[in-house]
Amino acid sequence: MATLSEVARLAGVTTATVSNVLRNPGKVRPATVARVEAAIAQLGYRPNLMARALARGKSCMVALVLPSITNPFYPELVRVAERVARQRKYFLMVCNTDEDPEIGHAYLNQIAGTLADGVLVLHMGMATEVIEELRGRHAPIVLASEEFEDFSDGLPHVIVNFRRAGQVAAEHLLKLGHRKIGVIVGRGLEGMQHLRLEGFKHALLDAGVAFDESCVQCVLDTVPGGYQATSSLLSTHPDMTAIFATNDLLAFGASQALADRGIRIPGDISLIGITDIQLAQQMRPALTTVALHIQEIAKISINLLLDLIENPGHQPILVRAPEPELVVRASTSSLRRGHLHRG
Amino acid sequence: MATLSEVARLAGVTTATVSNVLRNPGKVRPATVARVEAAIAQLGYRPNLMARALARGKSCMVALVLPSITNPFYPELVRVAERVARQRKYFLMVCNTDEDPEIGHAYLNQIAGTLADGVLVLHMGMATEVIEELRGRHAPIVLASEEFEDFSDGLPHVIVNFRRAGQVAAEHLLKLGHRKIGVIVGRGLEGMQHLRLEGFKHALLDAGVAFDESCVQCVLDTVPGGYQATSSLLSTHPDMTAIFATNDLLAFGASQALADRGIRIPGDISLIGITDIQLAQQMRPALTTVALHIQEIAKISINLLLDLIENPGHQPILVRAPEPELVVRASTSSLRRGHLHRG
DNA sequence: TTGAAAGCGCTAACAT
DNA sequence: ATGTTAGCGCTTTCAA
Repeated sequence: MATLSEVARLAGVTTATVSNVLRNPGKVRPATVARVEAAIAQLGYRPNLMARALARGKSCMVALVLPSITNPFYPELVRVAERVARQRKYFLMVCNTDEDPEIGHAYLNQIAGTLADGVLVLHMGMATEVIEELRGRHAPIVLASEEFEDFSDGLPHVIVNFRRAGQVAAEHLLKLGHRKIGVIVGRGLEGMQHLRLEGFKHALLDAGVAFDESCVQCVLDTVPGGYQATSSLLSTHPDMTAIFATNDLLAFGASQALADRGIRIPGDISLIGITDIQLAQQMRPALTTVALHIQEIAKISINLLLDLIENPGHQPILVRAPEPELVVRASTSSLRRGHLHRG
Repeated sequence: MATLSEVARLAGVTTATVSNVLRNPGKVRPATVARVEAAIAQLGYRPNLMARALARGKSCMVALVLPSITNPFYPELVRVAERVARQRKYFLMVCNTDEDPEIGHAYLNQIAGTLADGVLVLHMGMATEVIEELRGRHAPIVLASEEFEDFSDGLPHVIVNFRRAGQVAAEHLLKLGHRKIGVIVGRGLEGMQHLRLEGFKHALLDAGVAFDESCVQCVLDTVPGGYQATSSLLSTHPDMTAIFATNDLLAFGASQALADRGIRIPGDISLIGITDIQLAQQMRPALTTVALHIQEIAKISINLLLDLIENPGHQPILVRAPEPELVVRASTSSLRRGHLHRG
């Protein structure tokens, strides 16, 4: 692998000139530029990004730490974040923790400030001790999509109004006349999606509808999780007329469980999720859900991080993602009088 | 951010000793180790991975370049590859090209050998000129899951027998009695999945069944692609009794198109895919498919790459992934005499 | 067992 | 417009 000085020697100039040709071509005489470029081409030279990063004190690399790469929410977000990063001349390094706090911690510890200029942490349900440790680090860290609301003196943060999302879902079902609603709440290893549940409960209370805790199933935030939760709900609450899942992935699992029992959606049971991943519109029946606007979250988060990297000193900052929005599709319908239930 | 020399100063030793404490603690007197470790803790020192990489000529980072992060095949593969990489003390940097050859080329050019110790390139349908350019690079590059069979003097390569996968799918449908089969072939911007199609054709010819080119729809390798292709096939070939999709994602789209028209699977039309992504078993009816063994491909590919990095000089190497395997689920059934077709 | 010193490949003043 | 020089933070012989 050719180096800068080899190029310089071949072109009969010094490394400084070659470096200038690479980044400030205007400052170099055209004839010299040509000679240097010829040498670069001849040697197949490409700058060593490690050396450049060391010298400049900037790697132009940002890390994106997320809990589960196979949960489609994250790839959809990664795609947008990477595009924005690329446009702003940064590499995006995706770090999957597989829901393991140890791994997440290790990534943060090893990478932040030493390999990456900044880190975007998604939905990790970080423990407060970790937050404490992260503060005062040199490298900017942005948290996004966390399932809590206590932002006191924390890190820069992109806030998603999960509580509101749960509320919107509940209001939709209530409006359709549903009262007996099964609830499936997702959780990772670092905690459950309780804000969405609280928003849901809140809307019920507001409407004067009693909330039955026994209607809540808390399961891993996966398709099989949704499937199992639905099976349980069907046996314990055969009279429910709707299911609220805190995540589209769970709702997808629920729809399979219902399909396997010949229960029709929404004829027998209405189904609503949260997030609006691509799968939601691809399911049949297409899923009514509360959109979190994944692309917007991605753009806002990565831009905040890059802004902080390029213009430090303003931390911490809170930014709000767009409000969750109801997307009505085919999986919910109004509870008709005489709603017939399968035995 | 504390540096090595600050730690050394605080501990009253030189940087060499601190470095030794970090990587060869056996070579340092316990009392010194303790002093150094105290200094490290006190300063919150963490090694700068950029500097280390420069000094050692090794970044312990590998890049994984893939065409479409939102295609679930890749996240499933990434997850395993990252786990293996982590166990072998490497960071995995995921680079999504969004099917853009330019972006893929840029990644390879910028990263291989300058940031990453090696690159694993998935399914990019690389043009031969790119391959040529890549050969003779210092950094190892492994190609996996490419949709071609011409491996003459190329790069290290993990071979997936796509041709065989197509053949297995065809044999299954033929055995069930199907003769009029619609075919949906996926493509990215860099080419179509023609090996799978050829394997399929081959099996038909072997069985003495004529192959009708007009039954082939070539579309983007996405859920909507499968949906559209199916709609077309239904209008041009209303008498088909089965659909073969070269990818589970397309099959999923097909199943939605059929569902929207009230066409039952497999009662009216049987459906088979290739890959066996998680979605295949989660669909209803669950999808009969030809498993490519994603996890195995991931393990083999990343291990080959890391082996090459740690033990260079053996390139090129060809490794075969496990043979594709039929997974029978609920989306295919035998063509009964008097198979009734919707009008 | 520890220290001294050179160097990884590049950048960025500063000097010419 | 180009050259000189001093690092960036770490590793690694080689000496002591």
